[in-house]
Amino acid sequence: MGVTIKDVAKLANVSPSTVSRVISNSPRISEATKNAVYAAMDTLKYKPNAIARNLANASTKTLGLIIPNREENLLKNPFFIQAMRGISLYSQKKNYKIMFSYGASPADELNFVREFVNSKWVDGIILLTAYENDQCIAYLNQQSFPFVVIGRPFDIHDILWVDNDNFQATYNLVNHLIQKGMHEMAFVGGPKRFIFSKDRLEGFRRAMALRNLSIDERMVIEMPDFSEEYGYQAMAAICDEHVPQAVVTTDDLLAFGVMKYVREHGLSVRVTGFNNSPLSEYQTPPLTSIDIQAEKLGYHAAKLLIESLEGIENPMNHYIVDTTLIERGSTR
Amino acid sequence: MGVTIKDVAKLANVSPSTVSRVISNSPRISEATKNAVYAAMDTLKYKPNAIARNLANASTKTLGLIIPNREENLLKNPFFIQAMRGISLYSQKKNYKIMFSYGASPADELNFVREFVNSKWVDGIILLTAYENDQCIAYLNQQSFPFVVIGRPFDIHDILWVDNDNFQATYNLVNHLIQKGMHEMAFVGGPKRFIFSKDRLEGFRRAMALRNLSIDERMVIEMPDFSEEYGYQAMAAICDEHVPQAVVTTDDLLAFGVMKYVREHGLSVRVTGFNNSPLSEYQTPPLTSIDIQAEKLGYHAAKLLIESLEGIENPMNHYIVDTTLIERGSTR
DNA sequence: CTGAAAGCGCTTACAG
DNA sequence: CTGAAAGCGCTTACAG
Repeated sequence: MGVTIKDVAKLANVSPSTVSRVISNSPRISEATKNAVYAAMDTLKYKPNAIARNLANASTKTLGLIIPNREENLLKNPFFIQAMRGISLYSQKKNYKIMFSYGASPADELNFVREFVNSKWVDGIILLTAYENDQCIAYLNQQSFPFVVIGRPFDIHDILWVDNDNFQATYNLVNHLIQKGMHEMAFVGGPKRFIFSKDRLEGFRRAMALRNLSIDERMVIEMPDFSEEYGYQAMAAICDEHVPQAVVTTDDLLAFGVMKYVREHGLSVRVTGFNNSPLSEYQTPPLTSIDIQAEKLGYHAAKLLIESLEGIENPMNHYIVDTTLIERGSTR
Repeated sequence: MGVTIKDVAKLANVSPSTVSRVISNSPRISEATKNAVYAAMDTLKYKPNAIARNLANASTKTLGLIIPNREENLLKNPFFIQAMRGISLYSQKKNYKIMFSYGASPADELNFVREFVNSKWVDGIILLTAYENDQCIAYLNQQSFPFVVIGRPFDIHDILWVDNDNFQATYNLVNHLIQKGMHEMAFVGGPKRFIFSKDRLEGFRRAMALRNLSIDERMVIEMPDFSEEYGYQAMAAICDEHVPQAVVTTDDLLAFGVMKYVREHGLSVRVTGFNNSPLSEYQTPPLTSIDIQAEKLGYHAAKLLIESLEGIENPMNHYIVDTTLIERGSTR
């Protein structure tokens, strides 16, 4: 049905090998035959069969993407879609394709990774999250399969990753709040299984410590997931203890819950979020948040991985993307 | 490097053909040899090479997904990510993979479609949007390449599609508003290049007409894109004329702009949106919106396409997904 | 029920 | 600079 390299060869009066070389732009082909082949390809409307090339090359120029499927967060947090766009932008530029799977659970994610690797479907894999004791990372390492992680993994030995400096971002934010006169601060964090959770908490602690501000440990709360509900609960627990001047959260959804509590109880507490989700500017008052530039994270993840696949030397096995503090509604 | 069907054959003392038949679960293989082959596969940890299968089968069990890349909307409107999840859920169930490309423009989208088709990378294509005079649809039709469209296309002759009943959804909404005592209503719609824009406007017109309510044509506004800014502008134009009792919009972002105008001018106007984006419940007051169940749209799109690829007879070449009116903040 | 052989559409040492 | 041949790892009529 389709026209193949043979048809082109026949029409151009050359061998299939030559056509193949023209396609891959081999240098040692005369202009004359090149043009003859191009002409033949044109008249026959020849399109290379990617699958056959994949097999012969033992490479698919395709990356596999594992998207963790956490209901709520996926929709309200633009992180994933932004990261995907960044990944896609760089990949398309380099003529790589993207294949994705949604993992319903970490176990599921591991299965998809396995399948990607075993079936030879992809040349490399991009993980959108790094867990503590990450099974996917362990597996990929063990198989020495090329991959990159968005989010600094626990053991960074010899693996590719991109991330923000979560420690620094929180550290700077807290300093900024201190400058504004806050000194009694609470902290509402996310699940410990994410490394960025630890980093953000550490940034909070360090900034407080350096200014000699004491932290009431009962006002440092780590919730098992990112949701408004948990934010609300955390704030209730905190205020049970004492109403702080400010609450630093590690996710906008948590912040929304905290703010809800604040509004409902007519308190005056400064709240900050993380991720700068589109929702944050619609809060009352609009929420101050940290923009992590997810698209850049994705872009550089793809870049790191593809460069490594193409054998481009890279002195760095990681890339740090800047964060920006987006201040809003600071009318106090 | 990898272990192939030949290695398994040797170990199991059968021919490669037999191993292949075991893999594809051919019925005419004795239990004995089946087990021998399975055992061999186990000890060798054999995994079929998907690429080689693809070539031999002339099928990849992969679907191509074209994601229109409209900045703003992609992030604030959960439609795409929800639809993708639905598509992914069904595909994974049927062991199909998904490959995606972001199109920066309709021209770009057409290029990706072309590439998907020509390179033989995918067995079928899912389009996430239908334009008027859609180039992608025209091309796919002309190539008789299998595809499905989310959003009823202009010419539905013989093509697969899923959609909501946009006419009905708006019709019912307007009726509902009429019941609540509204009779002076304005309409703020989106770009005419989308078919659903027309359907929604038509629903509005029909409902008004059936109740014998007149429409002031100066209060029916169609904007060139979905954004708050445009919503705001539209409402300014409308109120220049006359302040209506209610404004029906065809997208939450438009509604946000309308509401902003309403708030800023201290008006009392009822506003409704479309898509039930996560943002809508955070508006002041919370926005009434129509939930289009994007995940279901995606799920059924994948279902329709895969069933057709697998030759499963389907009496319907389309599927209509219900909408739900989500009423919020109707404290008036 | 099973095997030998040809084929899917490319690529690439090897030889000239 | 170009061609003949073998190979990538499967599948599948054909024959038995």
